[in-house]
Amino acid sequence: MSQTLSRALKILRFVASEPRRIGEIATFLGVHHSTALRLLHTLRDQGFVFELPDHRYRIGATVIRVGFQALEAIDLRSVARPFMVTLNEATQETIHLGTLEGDEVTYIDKVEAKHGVRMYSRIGAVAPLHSSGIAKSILAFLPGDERSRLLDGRDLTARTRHSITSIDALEEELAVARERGYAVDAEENEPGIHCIGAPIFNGTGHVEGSVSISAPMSRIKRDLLIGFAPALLDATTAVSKQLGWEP
Amino acid sequence: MSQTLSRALKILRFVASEPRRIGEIATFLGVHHSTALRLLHTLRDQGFVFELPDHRYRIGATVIRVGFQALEAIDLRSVARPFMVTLNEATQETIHLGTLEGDEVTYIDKVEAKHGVRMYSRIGAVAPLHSSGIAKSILAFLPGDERSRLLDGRDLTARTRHSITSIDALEEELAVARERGYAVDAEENEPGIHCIGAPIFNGTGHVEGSVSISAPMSRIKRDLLIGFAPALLDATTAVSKQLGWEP
DNA sequence: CATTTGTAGTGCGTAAGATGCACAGTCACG
DNA sequence: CGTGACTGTGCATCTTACGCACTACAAATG
Repeated sequence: MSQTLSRALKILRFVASEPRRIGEIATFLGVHHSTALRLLHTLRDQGFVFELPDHRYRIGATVIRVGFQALEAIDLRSVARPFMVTLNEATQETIHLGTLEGDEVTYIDKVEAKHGVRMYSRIGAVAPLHSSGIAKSILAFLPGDERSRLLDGRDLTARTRHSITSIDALEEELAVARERGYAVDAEENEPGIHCIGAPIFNGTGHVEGSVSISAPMSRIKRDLLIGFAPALLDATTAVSKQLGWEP
Repeated sequence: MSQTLSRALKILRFVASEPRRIGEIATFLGVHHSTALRLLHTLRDQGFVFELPDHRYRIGATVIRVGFQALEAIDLRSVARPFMVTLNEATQETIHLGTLEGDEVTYIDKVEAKHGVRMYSRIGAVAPLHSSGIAKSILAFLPGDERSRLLDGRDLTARTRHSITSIDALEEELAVARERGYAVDAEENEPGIHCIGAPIFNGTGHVEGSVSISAPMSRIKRDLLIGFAPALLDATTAVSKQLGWEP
């Protein structure tokens, strides 16, 4: 492992949320300011950070570009996009696309609701495996051994008072999801927000990602949300077929 | 400058376009494969690259997340401001920044001309969609369906005797603007005032806003105004790149 | 099946490169 | 003007990143 590189990567994450000064970054890393300065200058010279006129540093254009480039290289995203837009128009709610990357489910696309209440989500962010509809719908359809490996020893944090916090209860919930063909997040991830998610399969029948419909309970009751399930399944089935899946 | 960090950043740019193997990356960097391996493992452990099952590496979720996080924190105004100031100094004319908000283009920043004649504009004011250079340069580069939706049924008020008042004529004008890369307002919005405007794009290639140069015809003839177009395009390209856009 | 090939991964010694220090330069403020 | 805060530079030193040699593994081949 490279200590120098680790430090630089920590800088990138630190300046992502807001521009930072050299001294602040040096303190954050626990290094001398001249060390922080050299790392920042290297990052700046390759466009990974941008130095503002007041000597604060923010994320640079290269990170943004590299991130977009990588997103565009994800085939699932371009295949799913039109179906997500259709689903968004049919429901007027926020549609997410997620994919399993390593041990985490990551949001890789989103079509926003037409209404004012915004979902707490961000492209690139990790969706909690045990409490979000988008992640549960992937988890439910993974091969059993892979799912067990992911869940083994995992701490199921209670994100809300509705969250599932035991492996046994989660496995039961996932079995129900498999029967239904989609997973439900009943305020398990975020208070006042519920969600349904369904899996996308590829040509080998392996789960490749999932699409979800999220809505505030204040606007969409559970019955109405569940009423969107056929449309959701139509969309995910259509995407799956594009990926070579056969029912 | 940090050589180790430089190498790692080059890796990120190299794997952005497509997943790569360790050997390929080592060759690209001109280092031993164990050096490339160590850098990749550090990048992987912080989520900056993701190792595929076949040992190829692609960009990881952390880059995407950091990029989007930063993009949300980036204020178009603050990114564009320095370039607008430069353009104002080069032209001595009024520079505007506009952005599409809902169905209207709004002025969100301005750098005033050095001369006495002031432009009729105010930050926060709506720029007429069909007659101002700043709005037309956004309209021209919107996706076709979005532009059609905006124009559908819209009453094209004649603000001056030069104003375009039919949808067909406007669509033709916008097609020309797309060919050129910038839009022209030839006294369509205000008598005696002309203007050129060019779009700003974000990392998805979507138009995010526009910058315009406005001047009184009494001071700047049309030829001279058009002569500023390369400088305008330089400015908008620079802003676009900051937002992750790639030509 | 055994062998070969290609590649990822490991541990070591050492020298190259990263580090902190001391100082200089710049800017803003009283 | 002096002072303090901060960015930036050059140097000696020491720590860490490097390439090497080897191992382990998977896939291809005969």
